[in-house]
Amino acid sequence: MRKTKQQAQLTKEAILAAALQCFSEQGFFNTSLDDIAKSANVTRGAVYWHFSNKADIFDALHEQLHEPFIKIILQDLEVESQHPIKQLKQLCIKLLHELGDNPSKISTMKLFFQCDYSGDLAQFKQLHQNKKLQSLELFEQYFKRAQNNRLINPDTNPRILTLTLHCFLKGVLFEYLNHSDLIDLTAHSESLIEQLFQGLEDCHGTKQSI
Amino acid sequence: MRKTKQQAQLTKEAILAAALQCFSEQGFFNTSLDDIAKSANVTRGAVYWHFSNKADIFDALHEQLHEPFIKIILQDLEVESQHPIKQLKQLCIKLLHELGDNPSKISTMKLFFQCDYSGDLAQFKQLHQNKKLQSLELFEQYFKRAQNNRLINPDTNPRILTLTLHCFLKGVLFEYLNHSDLIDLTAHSESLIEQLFQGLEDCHGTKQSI
DNA sequence: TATTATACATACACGAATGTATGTTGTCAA
DNA sequence: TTGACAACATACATTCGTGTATGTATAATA
Repeated sequence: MRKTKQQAQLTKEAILAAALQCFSEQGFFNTSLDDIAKSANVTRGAVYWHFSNKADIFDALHEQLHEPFIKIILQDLEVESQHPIKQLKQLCIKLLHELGDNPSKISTMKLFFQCDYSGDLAQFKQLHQNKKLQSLELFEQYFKRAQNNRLINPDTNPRILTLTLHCFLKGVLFEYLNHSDLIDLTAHSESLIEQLFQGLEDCHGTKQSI
Repeated sequence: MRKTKQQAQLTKEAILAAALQCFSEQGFFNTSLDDIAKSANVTRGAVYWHFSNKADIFDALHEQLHEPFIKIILQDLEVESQHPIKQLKQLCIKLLHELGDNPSKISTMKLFFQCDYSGDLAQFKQLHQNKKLQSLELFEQYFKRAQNNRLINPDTNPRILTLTLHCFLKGVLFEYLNHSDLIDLTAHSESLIEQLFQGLEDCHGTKQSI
């Protein structure tokens, strides 16, 4: 019955995968730990060994989605391109492509897009929001570098540019996640990003938001 | 103990109001019928007298939000303006204003915007979607009338115009509901609608969506 | 005015889910 | 090779919410 360390890691991952599937199909609050356990071919004992409760699994799924994103961005930021905006554009395309090629990541995103952080999940609302802000700050680095290189108007607030990019990506993903017939990420992500960056690169801080 | 008919109607409305508040604060799946009952200063007995279960209350809230909207549109459609597009514009402004002035309707919309129709709510996913489509068809009437009056390009698909309007309104409401600091419905709804209809009225079917 | 059905409050039975306590077996380290 | 502990499975207690059954006072009705 006792498994080796690698086997134990596999069951942990199996539990996470099963939880993701259950949450996606039945929603977080309508899946019991027994549902997850059975779906992973283990018992609740295994689940409680690897996680402290259902909310903990939820948080682990969020970390599993967020961590590689941060890693990719941090790694990309290590090289200082002469054209940070173009570098960022390429990064966005890369990220969207990776999403399109990864159905489980799609499911995870959908889960966090629509979930209502209440009850057991309330404790993670601020934490996950902070993680989002953390990644936004990383994106902002590109615009700051661009401003240092005199590539964009010095009066433009880098944070506004970052928010623009973020809202756009959110809108694209929202449409994609809810009406996947409308948008094909692998096919359209490049043109969508190109279209947006067209505006960002031309930005001279003249446009007013409401 | 026995109440008059009007009093009974009042308690029913009190239960609905209490349910809305509970759902908004704790989420649908994290509020018990006892929560609702206590919040309405009644017992679960009263709740079960007026509604068959929690999901039924949820559906009643949806109907309570949807029905007056439909009524307003149907009533507006009774007069056949010479300029159906302008008529529609005025209607949209009116609807947005009414939303902005009605906090409980705002809460209800937020509830249905973010909810994840799983578990007990799965039965209403299609029904509520159908209700939405029903209102879309009413909106479409305006564009059809405009086309009959040769006010817009005959090649333009009225349904596309309707979808454009719908997506725009959805986007505005989504931003408003989630970041009410960004948009003030009573202050901005007119200019927002004006801006959109600028494009719709000029529409000659030349613009291509992705 | 007597009766009946209404509009609830109260009480009860039941299942489902959770968390924990304990049992079991195999692995690894010494 | 042999304890000791890791990686679970099993069993148990407890809570919570639901649905329903029953009680009850009073408004409507005849």
